[in-house]
Amino acid sequence: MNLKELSQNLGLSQTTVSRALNGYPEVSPATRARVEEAARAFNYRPSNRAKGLATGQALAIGHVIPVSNKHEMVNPVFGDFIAGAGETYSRHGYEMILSIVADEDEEQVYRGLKSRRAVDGVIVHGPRMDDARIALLHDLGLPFAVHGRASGIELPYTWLDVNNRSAFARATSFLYDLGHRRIALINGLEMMDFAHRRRDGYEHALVERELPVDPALMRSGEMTEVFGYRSAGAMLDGENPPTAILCSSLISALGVRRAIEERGLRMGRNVSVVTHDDALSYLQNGDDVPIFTATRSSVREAGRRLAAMLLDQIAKPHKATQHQLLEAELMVGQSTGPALS
Amino acid sequence: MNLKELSQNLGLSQTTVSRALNGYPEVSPATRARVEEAARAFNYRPSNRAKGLATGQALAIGHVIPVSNKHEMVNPVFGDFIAGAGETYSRHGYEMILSIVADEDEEQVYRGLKSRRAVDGVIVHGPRMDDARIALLHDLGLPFAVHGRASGIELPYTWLDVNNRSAFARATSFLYDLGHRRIALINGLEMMDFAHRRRDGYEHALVERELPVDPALMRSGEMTEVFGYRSAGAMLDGENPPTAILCSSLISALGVRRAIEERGLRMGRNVSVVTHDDALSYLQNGDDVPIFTATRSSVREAGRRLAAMLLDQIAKPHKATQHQLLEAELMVGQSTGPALS
DNA sequence: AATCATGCTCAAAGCGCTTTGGATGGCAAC
DNA sequence: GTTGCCATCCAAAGCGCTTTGAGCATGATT
Repeated sequence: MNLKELSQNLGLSQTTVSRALNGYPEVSPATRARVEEAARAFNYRPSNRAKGLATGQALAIGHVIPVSNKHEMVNPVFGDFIAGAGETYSRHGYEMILSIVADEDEEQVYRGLKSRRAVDGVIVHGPRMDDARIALLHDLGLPFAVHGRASGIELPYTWLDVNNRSAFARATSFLYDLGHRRIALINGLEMMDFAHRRRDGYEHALVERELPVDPALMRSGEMTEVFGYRSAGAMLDGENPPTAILCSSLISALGVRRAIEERGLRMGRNVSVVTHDDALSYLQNGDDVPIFTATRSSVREAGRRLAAMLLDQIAKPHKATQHQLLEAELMVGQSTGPALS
Repeated sequence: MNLKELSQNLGLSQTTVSRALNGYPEVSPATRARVEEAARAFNYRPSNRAKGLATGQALAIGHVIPVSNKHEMVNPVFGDFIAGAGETYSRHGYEMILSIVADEDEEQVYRGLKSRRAVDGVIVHGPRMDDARIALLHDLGLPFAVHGRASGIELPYTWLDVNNRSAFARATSFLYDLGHRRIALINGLEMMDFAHRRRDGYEHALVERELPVDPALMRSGEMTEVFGYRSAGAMLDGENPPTAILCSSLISALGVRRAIEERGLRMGRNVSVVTHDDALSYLQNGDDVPIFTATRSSVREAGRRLAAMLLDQIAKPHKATQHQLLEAELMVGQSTGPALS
């Protein structure tokens, strides 16, 4: 069923039917009701494609997911973020189109999205330090919003980020206050902006308390379980091991716990652990009492909000860029305790 | 830059340019080269929308992701599956469009996808027992392929599945052969077809070895870490606890391990664990030596293949439906050992 | 020299929608 | 009885592409 058929069926012109359906005023209430009724009866829905051609809009938002080509790793955070964004899109009649792409092909994908007029805007995932994508999108004139920020970029752009710096500074201070003096950091890849900021917060808190910044207590890598396990294991086996570990992801934290317990130590007693927790739906940090003390911020909520910000920007192109900085909650769980003396 | 401008630029008609770009034979090699060169220079890409209108194709595949509305849980498997499917799509010039949808709205989403002519086909995720979606898509005449199968459905349809039944039967036998006689099953929601099949394999193996099927040793629920933890904890605390546990997901298995170790027991010694492992990129089961003995099958590879099957079916509508049954590998890790007598 | 393929190119229609710029008719006001 | 003004409705153009059905050289064949 298309517009033509529907309008013939009703004995009206396509114009009138289109207007009735799109809420234009120059249609009598009676006619509008009749049209709406018929549309429902025939299960008519305008073709997105044709509508887009006619209006110049795509009614779609692109998400370009970079896949680290080294480990083919898809950021586990991504599923929940997408779920949040999807809620916003479907409420606004937008489609979400996804491109999974190896790092090195990203630029081509953005250009393609633009020149094929496939989307009205894009969400940038996993911004890196000095991320080149921002300037690229700027130049292309493709509206975009960034999940995170990119240090070193001067251009204005719309973003939503967790206050990683303050979260990790607070976590470090929290451990300090419990008496810990050797606090390790198991971080994400430091080319990623969020990892950089977390490290920054961590170091800042150490320096503020006149603790040394010890490279032997810092690791960075892709945040898998195994990475957490290995990093923690190596540090615990080293001379002068840490009494507390700050970890950038709940998944790595599971590996950290494995390393701790494998050594006959108890997490929360011999070694304290604080982790960041993205509140992923399938990986809850315990229920009533959290397993891990954690800096917590829902990535799903982030998806909802950032999508809304992007749609808003598309609707009002001349509005200034928007920013949201979410503070993570510091939730105390069973994985931390006073430093043993 | 659009076709019209490009062809004017070249002093050719739109027809010729279009044909040159789409590889039709009736264009001289010289002209074709010239056209291709210009297209590259101007970074011209045909508008998907217009192309779709003209050809009647959408050049897009829909993925409808059901989100259990109870727990807002997004299946963690989904990210890797999508990544695999995305590889196939981008190789074939298809777009992937994603709809995140609460269970009860699913039917409307499929109908909408069809009537808006937004996609050429869809992938069905997470089939349930007697899944109504299959009949619906059949009736709608929308090509589709199922990741998994739906018991109780008679209609022919294209699917790709892991042989869950045989995998769990083998895992059960493996534990039996190690001397275990009380083997528990921590399974996914049994409305999900895969969970049903796994249970079937498990029970079948038990019966074959004349072991009782004990409901006290069987749990089913959404496969979170906490679910594994609680289920294992409850069973281990019960009278006559299991000596081995079969688990439906690596994430739940992490919870199982937590429950085991929290009780001062050692996994692989006091309690053996076998889990299914979807080979998720961010949750590798150890590296050289697997942490968990596992039935393993890459969900990313499944995504790649199923997408290819769907595209093939769209290209050849009259071909019979296709099926692929993947056998899981049984990989021995550190989590299993002989039953203590 | 007339005819016929062959190879290359083009104008125009059509895909399903929105939107512009009228047309039509009824009714109140003069 | 005009005029003017709403309130409704419509025909047709246009969005950017593909594709049908022809047209025009060119060189080969009779």
